[in-house]
Amino acid sequence: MPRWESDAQGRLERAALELFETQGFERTSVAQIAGAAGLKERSFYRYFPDKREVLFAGNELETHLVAQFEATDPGLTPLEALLTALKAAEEIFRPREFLLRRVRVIAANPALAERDLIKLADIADALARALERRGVEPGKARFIIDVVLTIHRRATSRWLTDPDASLSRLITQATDELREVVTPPAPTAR
Amino acid sequence: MPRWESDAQGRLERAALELFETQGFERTSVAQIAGAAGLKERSFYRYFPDKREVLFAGNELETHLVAQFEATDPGLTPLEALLTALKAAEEIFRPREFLLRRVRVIAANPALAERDLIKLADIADALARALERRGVEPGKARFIIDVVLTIHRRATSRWLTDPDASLSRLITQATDELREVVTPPAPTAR
DNA sequence: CCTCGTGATGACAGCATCTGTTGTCATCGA
DNA sequence: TCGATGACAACAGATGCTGTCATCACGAGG
Repeated sequence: MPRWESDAQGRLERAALELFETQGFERTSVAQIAGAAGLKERSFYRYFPDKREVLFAGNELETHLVAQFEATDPGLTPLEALLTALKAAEEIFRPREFLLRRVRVIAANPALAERDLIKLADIADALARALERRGVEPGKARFIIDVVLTIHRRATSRWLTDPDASLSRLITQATDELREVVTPPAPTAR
Repeated sequence: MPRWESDAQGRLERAALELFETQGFERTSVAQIAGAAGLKERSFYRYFPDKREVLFAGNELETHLVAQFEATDPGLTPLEALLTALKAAEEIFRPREFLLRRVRVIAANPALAERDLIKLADIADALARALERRGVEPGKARFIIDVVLTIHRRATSRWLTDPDASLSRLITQATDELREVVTPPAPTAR
């Protein structure tokens, strides 16, 4: 019989999400989160470096994306390879219900939105480094990553409001749309 | 003779940049910044809502970009209009020397990098709203903004290392590059 | 010349975040 | 059985940020 309940980190994460939902991020103290998880404030900081990270712990998405990318055919265009990796990452998204709650809480709190942006930037950096490992020049790598993230955002934004569409299909659709936006208007067309 | 030196805000900003450069963001306290500017800690918070904002005060860039955009020919493609606005904003960049110091300090401190990202996101939101005012559907507006920011980042990144190139020229160059990246490889190739 | 409002600042008190350090007590392995 | 380790509590302290009230110069109006 263990001396302490197991999965302290998981309890902290669930308690935090719950509290942030009901009373807001700013109005819930770390001591309160810890208390709800049966721990003391000091223990919270053993699992998370700061209060926000309780919603951002884990690198699964980043490592998964990089791994998927490295597994693609090196003969592909960087853009093609990255889009393939993105499509293959659809399943990583944890229980949709949990994900939506999390997104709402983050969107409602500027401090959390800030952290969210930097996490995305970290993923972008990791992917850019992966591109460089395939011989793409650094500046260009970052550029291609930005293109991919633009496509990805367009696709997931649609996916959030229309869960039935497959992410893979939405990605190719967004790619076509990008091509269209960037193509100089044909003088005759429309 | 005024009771207080003038431009308290400017003194705080300069003192903060100086201190962040020499001893880092985390290791300089608000009281220290205020002291260096001849004020007390409490006065610092009368000018800036928090410690980071001392490097981000002011919306000139955002308002300038939106204004430039609204001034463009409504007959233009959204993308064309935005790129035009971007090119017209080159002059807004304050003394290059100051700008570079600021960029370095921000890049060296995760907390400041976070704030920087959210400021960019704010500009993106403002531009997206401006696009919507021209009748672009919200999701598409955000998409186009992302495209423009991708181009802009590619251009300014080159501009930082090669100050002599005109930003305007770099922007059209990046646009061409984007078109190239997105264009599907000719079916005959490979 | 006096008074009174206004605006900028100081002084103080207080809560919350985050960190360093030390003590306690099960559990595990030799 | 005993020492090491891991998981947590307890405590102290620096710093970020906020609310509130006092202070003092300045300028407008009487």
